[in-house]
Amino acid sequence: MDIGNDTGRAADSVVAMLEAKIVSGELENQTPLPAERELMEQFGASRTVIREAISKLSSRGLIETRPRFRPIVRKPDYATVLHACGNVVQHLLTERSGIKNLYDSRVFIERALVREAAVAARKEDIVNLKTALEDNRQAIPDSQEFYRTDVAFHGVLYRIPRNPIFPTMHEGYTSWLAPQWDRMLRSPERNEVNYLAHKAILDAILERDPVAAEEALTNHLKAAWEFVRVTFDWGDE
Amino acid sequence: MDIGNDTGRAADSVVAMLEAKIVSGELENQTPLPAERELMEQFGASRTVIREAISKLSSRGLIETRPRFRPIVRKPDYATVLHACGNVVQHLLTERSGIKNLYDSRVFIERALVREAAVAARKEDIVNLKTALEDNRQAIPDSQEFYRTDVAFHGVLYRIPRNPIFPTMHEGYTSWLAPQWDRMLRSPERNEVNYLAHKAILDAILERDPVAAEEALTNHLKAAWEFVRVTFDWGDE
DNA sequence: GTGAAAGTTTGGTCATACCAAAGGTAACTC
DNA sequence: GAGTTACCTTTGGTATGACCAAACTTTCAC
Repeated sequence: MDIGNDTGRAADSVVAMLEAKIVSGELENQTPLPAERELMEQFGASRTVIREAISKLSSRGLIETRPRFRPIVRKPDYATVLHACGNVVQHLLTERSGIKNLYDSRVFIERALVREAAVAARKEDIVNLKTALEDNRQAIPDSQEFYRTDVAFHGVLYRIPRNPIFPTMHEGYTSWLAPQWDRMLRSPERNEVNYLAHKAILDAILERDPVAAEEALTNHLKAAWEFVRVTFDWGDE
Repeated sequence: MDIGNDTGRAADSVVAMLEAKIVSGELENQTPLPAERELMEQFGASRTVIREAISKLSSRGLIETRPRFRPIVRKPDYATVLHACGNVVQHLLTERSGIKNLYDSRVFIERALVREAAVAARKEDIVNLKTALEDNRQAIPDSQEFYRTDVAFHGVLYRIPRNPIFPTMHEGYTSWLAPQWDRMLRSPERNEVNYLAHKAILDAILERDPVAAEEALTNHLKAAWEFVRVTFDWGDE
């Protein structure tokens, strides 16, 4: 098991081999990687190379590293993609335009989602939506809890297409789009407003009216953006 | 300029500092990074640490590294996010379900895009679509060229919302969803079919008929998928 | 001025060493 | 004997210093 070509990056070979062992399951998921000194023997490479490989795997989300602990193998999944993006996305969000773009894309996606829901939601989806809405209603007095149920309600919409990519996107939106807004700018009054918005969306879905659903969703998210914008005294959009 | 805390990762401090210098522009975009031995002096760290930092920055897409050359500074943009995702996404595409999910999400997005186009396309968008379609028509005999114009036509749709996130997604779809399918499975006959599908989409947009546009787009992409599926003799979807 | 040759810089890799924290073990307390 | 504590070993984080080959510069010949 030696390292074939040498175009100036032995670490990449190690990365590739470890990558293969991870996806193949030879290195079991959630299991700590062998010690560095053992890997260097295994691959016939210096510790320098091994460490670089580990660093790269970490950046790619294939292993989880804590400061002084053994890296933990993590088989790549959709959340891994999110994790990999996160590092970079944060830079784009330092400018207002970046936040706006991300938020707009969310509105765009969710508009399509509620439209989809209105025409294609199954019985179970409807049940989930109703449950989520009820949880939402009951949480109105508790802003902390309301935030959670708010996210959960939208989350149901993302699960309707039964494509794991959408819940992943949802997770991205909620984790990147300044959760601090939502958590901090809440009050029972605003919670009530948002609950009613959710109810309007669900009502339109129950009516199987995609146009109304999309409109209700759009109003909901636009209003939320407007509230944030005004509160933080940002200029025009 | 020493390294403050020490929770077991001096490299991260260096990463953070370099990161700051990159986003602030102190390290100009498209400019080579200082030599490693210079950086170690600048940050008072060993070469080990400097190299690890460079590796991390590379993984995050903030610098571009070629085997034996100085890393080139690259201010993070939307393409950088794509780049960061790409490494991981590829793992999800080894399974058929991953490909299917990605393709379905593309269909979902484009459905929403053509709908948007039908109701909100501006004059310039229409012009761009017409031009792209005409290019597409003229390229029918040349499959290589047809592929290019095909991608370009869809690309116009992604630019209509004027949100850079969408063109980025488009780039992701075209680069991840097996370009080899599109490039290899083409023939003037199929090109003709696809051209007509594009024309149907544009016609619906010109009619300002979102329902018809969405339907035309859906048929187009579903047919393309079906063709690939049958050609590669995959089982049911 | 142009291209080749010689010299210098610099990235990639290795070997070695040290430290401090994590992990494990044996002794020790109650 | 369960729970501590003291101690020893392993192992990740970092620093040095060295060497090579490829990239970069300068020199020099024509």
